[in-house]
Amino acid sequence: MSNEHFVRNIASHDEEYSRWYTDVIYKAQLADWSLVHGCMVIRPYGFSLWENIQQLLDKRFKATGHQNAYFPLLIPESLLAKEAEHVEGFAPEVAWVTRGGQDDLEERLAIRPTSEAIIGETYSKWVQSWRDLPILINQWCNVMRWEKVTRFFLRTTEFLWQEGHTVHRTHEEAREEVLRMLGVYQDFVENELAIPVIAGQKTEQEKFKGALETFSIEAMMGDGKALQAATSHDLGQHFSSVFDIKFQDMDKEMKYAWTTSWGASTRLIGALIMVHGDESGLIFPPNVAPYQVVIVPIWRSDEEQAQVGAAAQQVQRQLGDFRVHYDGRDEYKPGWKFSEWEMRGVPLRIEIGPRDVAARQVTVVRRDTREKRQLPMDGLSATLGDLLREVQGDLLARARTFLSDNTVAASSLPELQEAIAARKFVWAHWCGRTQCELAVKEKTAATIRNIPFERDKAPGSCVNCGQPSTGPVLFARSY
RNA sequence: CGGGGAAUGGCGCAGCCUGGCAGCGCGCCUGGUUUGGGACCAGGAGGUCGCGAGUUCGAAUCUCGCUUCCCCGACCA
Repeated sequence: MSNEHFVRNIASHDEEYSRWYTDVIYKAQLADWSLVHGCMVIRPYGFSLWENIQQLLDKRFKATGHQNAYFPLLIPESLLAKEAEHVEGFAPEVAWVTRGGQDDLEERLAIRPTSEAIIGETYSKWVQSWRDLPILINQWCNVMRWEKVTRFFLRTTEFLWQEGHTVHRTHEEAREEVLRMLGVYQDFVENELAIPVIAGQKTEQEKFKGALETFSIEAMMGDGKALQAATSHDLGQHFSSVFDIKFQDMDKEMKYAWTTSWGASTRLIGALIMVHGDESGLIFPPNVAPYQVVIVPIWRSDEEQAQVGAAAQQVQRQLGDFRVHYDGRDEYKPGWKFSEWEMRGVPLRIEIGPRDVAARQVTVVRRDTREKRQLPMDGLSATLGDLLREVQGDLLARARTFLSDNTVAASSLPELQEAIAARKFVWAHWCGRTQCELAVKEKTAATIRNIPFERDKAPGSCVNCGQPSTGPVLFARSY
């Protein structure tokens, strides 16, 4: 019973991870490429993941006091160019609109690569008094970055995301917001996507262009590479001074406001695929799975088909609280359907056949463990709810084990090199200088993913130069 | 942007070296038998061989140019 037999046309997860990733996305009908380079079509099954992600994240944003709004796609060049470091960071990947209808435009319009500029300019009109603060706004939208090398969900020319943009009276309040939202992301990614992350601060080299400080949560993919799952930026007063967001404070003084931004993208779908998938295809955590349960009926005669169909309908009605798909296709045998839905990552499969109907039970199979059990039809909703929660928890636990099994410490450059070559996350001391960070990158292809909040505070010596370090940081190769 | 590979029906590929009727498997359509881990029989549809030049009586095949995709590295959510 080899896996090649069941999952045709998909490269091996363990031997050809990159191809596996591309193959499984096509085969599971998550996405497709379009005629424009790097522009991805997200198919219904894939978009359903995004809708679930949106819904769960949005709930958290609202619960922390944010409102949604929408800002324009096009940004005048002069506006984008106002913040020097910011525009320099994005310049190579901005797409421009130069014509409208028959006429050349007087000023080029950038298709937003991110919205700090257009939103900052807008906020300057809204803020006069400390009483106008804070502003807590999020937008769900598309952005465009002209990428040379593209991969499904991980790096596409156009992608979907949310970007929160807030304005505060004090730096303390802004910093609280930045860390609060990083915490929101961590909670969401761990508890809904079942992906463990490491939260920390980005180095000067890796931070968002134009930010005072950038924070991230980093996840480990199935091949040991890191993926930044979300970021949160303390923009200081850079953008407020550039875009003139100022207010009269309680002490009658005019002051520049403190702004933040934070975002997560469709890249999270790439993480879902890579973290949980296995040799047989996708595995989705129940909380975001497009279908949480698929029902496969089994019959021989027309009589059995009628019986089984009626029972399946009953079961489906009972499971109204879940995302349930009934696969009544007559042109495929059950075995085909089993393999297909496993490949497409549905967490639980219910088989209903004549034997089940007779015993007033169903056969339930977990995607992650393939464990098969018979459950009574009575009270199935509650039982399945428990089982889905169990699967959700087990996926997170499994990913945590994988993360810790593939995380090591290195005390010298050769050790670091060896560990990175073995596709590990590596704790190593760093003196804090960009030149050493870049030297390590050159020698190992690894970057500092972040300086984790939770780390040894024990002093040591920099893995590159030997100078004193205040604690180890996290090195890894990354997507 | 470097280095390598590829482009032939929806998908996976053979054919190319040595120019001569465009093929195979899967999928798809029709009919029938099947259905508890990827069923089978019969019949059928579907192609500007990535694009553009050139060589030739004749090009999927040879030559030149271009484009796109995939993999591995440098830059990014």
